Amino acid sequence: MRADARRNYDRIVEVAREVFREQGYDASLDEVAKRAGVGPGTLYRHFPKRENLLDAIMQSWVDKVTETTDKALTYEGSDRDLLIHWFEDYVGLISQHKGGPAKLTSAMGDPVSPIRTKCQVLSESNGRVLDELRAHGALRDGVDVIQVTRLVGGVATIADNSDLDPAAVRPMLEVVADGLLK
Amino acid sequence: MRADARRNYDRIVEVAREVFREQGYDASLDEVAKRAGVGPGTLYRHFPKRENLLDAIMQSWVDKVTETTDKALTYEGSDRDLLIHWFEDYVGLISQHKGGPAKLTSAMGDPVSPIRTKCQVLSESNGRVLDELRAHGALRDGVDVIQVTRLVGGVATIADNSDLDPAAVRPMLEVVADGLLK
DNA sequence: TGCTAAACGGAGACACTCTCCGTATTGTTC
DNA sequence: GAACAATACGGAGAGTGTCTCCGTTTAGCA
Repeated sequence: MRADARRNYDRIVEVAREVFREQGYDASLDEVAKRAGVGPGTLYRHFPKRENLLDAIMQSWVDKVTETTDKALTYEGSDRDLLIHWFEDYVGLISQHKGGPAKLTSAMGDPVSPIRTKCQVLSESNGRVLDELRAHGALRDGVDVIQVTRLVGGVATIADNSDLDPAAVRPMLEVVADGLLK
Repeated sequence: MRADARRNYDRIVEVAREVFREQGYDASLDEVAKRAGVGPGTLYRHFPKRENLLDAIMQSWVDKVTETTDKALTYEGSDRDLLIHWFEDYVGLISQHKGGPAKLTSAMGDPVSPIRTKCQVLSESNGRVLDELRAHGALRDGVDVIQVTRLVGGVATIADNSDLDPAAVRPMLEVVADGLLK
């Protein structure tokens, strides 16, 4: 990749992160291009679909996801609290910008989605937490990672859509946790 | 309302139901107007916001909702099965067209939403089922109707987004049910 | 320094939402 | 049944966003 291309690529991602945080996932891409000081052509060459840009933006917080998971696993307390805390962290992670939870969660099963890798990181993280609980013998039989990822993603999606604050989300996560634990 | 206005109103609703079912909630309204044989001005005069049109479309299935609830309440079987069956019915009801679950569920808390009345019918129905279970002493303490409505709405939303079939949705509803029941 | 492949960026085609206002229709009154 | 408000119609067009095409510019190599 040529130096100027690299420069523009990075600049677009940087600006897009800012704009998406401000205006949500539906923000105008021409606006992003303008703020980044490039033409729309340049933006669309680098990121043919909106999701490609989203994927690039998310690259940076993948590290944060695994880090958060590590932290969650060291939690000292009941299995139930561990799970609920993790769910809260998870919801926070995928709710970085408006529309994120829906995009991320609905891409979860799609093998050709541009943000597939991100989904894998997320369900892997979920899987690690569930494995831990399974090792404790705390989990009901037949609990499946993707199912849980979707369920919690669903909670995050409606929390995002309705601008719910964490206090309103918690009871829902408790229900999910209770439904998963023995 | 003048006769010609009434005629156009009805025709628009009829066509919109068809178009929304075909193309989902995001279908072009100008397309609806064209198919209904009216100008966009006429459509927007009757339905200033997309949601007003959605609301009119839904008017017809409100009856169906209460009817389905009645049926659910006569269910002969365990409380768990009753609840799960009802959830399945509920998901079916709000998934009539693409994007419906998200719209309906996120309008749930909003007191000024044009589809508020529909949301009320839905949460009322949910409330009736929950009351029944509460009367059986089957429900955990602190279970709140709106919370449950959102939770199941979340499941419906991601099922809608990911085109999940009922078989994939069921386990999630089971988890929710188990989290709600004693 | 010159050359070529790579990249740029903006004009503009296309789609959708929504409004304004001149025109047409309804239904009421005499 | 003719005239006249009041009501409703509908399409032109402004505003906004997506995305492409292609003439121009630039990087990087020889």
